Amino acid sequence: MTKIKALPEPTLRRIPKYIHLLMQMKKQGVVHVSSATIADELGLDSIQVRKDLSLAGMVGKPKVGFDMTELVEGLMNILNWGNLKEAFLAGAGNLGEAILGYKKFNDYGLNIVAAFDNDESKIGKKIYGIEILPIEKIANMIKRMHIKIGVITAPPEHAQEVANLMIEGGIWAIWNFAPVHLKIPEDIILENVQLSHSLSALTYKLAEKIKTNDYKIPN
Amino acid sequence: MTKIKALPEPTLRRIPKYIHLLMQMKKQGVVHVSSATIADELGLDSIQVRKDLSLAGMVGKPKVGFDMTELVEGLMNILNWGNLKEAFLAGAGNLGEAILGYKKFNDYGLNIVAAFDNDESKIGKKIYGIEILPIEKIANMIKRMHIKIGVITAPPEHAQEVANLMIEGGIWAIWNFAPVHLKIPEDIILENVQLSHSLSALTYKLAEKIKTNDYKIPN
DNA sequence: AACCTATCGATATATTTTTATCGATATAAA
DNA sequence: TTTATATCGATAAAAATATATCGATAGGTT
Repeated sequence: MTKIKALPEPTLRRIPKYIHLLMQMKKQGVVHVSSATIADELGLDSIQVRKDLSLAGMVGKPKVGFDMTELVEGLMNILNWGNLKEAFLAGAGNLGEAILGYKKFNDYGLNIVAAFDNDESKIGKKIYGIEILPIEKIANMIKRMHIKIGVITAPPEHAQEVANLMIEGGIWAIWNFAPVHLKIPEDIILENVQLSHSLSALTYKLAEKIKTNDYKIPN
Repeated sequence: MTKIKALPEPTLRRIPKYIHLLMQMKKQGVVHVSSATIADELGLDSIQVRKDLSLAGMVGKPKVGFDMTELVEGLMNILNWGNLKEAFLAGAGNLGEAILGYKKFNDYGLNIVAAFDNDESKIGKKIYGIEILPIEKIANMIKRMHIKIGVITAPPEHAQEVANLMIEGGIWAIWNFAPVHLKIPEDIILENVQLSHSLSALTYKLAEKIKTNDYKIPN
């Protein structure tokens, strides 16, 4: 395998889009695909697609495009999908439950094997077959089970605390859904999902749009 | 008010972080804040913070920094928080329910007033006080009620269909949680929340890290 | 009052990311 | 076989974003 240097962040964020599209096309029996087709489908530029794929170490053939199977597998490989990693989730509220229920994450390498909460009434119960344990145990269990990924769906006021416990246990990566800025050591991987941030971008753009269209309010 | 041109996307995505931090500091009684402090707290560069704030039209004073109240209000204003917009949600599954339950979105200008689903058994029920209606009605109701924001939490195989209905009704902005690439007219605002993409970034980085640390697996 | 210093904000530079250009090549058609 | 063309991939240019530099100024200190 050719050595690939770390992918630029924007490229990294486009790769899952490619994979999704390609899996879909593959299911429909397509065996070759050109950068132009991918670009078209995703509303991107074909040059950019080619660049991304090239950065990812994929090679195509002139006049033919890329081999579908090779491409899907190559990209999935890069993202390390298919290499299932066990994870713990902390915070069995609404959002936590939604995530536990979303089995699709298995396809992306995430296998949540236990959930933790501080609410007595929840402990011992099972959600989608996953047992809820007292939060005090999380550090020890991370250590014992060599868990690498922690998912934080706790309320904001407890998120830092939970992160600290995970770090204490020796976690390697945190997928954080709490709307706070976690302070964690540099060498720990942190991915934030801040729904409110995404929503902000939307409301900002909507406000802009309303401003420019305001001379004529559509009725 | 000074005229502000459209903010760069990266700046736009940092503004909510500023707001969160600032609201927290304000609660603790802080009345002035410097770009350096903000940068420190969020792990950013003070120059970048100053640049962002300047783009947002905020002005500070040498030796003092920025007035906390002015700053928070100014930024919130830009994102149009506090100006509540009514929205419809389509897809009352796990994730939809989690979002309906997360009342905090009100703080960010989103007020979900009705949910829609195609599951007979759900229709007529209420989740967190929000009624679930048959999906067939969504286009008409968007039209009648002048709804501007649609939230899609439907399963991927129905997402495009749902988007089409929303567009038919005259929606202005779509907040999409379904893991598909929606094809919509250019003038409609689209914000995607692709949890799997965020997860991909995490697993990629984790794989990188494991690769580099592999010579000595920590035990 | 004169000086010192934290901090801003303007301008300049560097880096990253996107987009453009174009020669090379695999396949199909003439 | 020769020619035509779709498509790649390398290189170059442009645009966007982040970082650095530095003079100006508010407010405290001597």
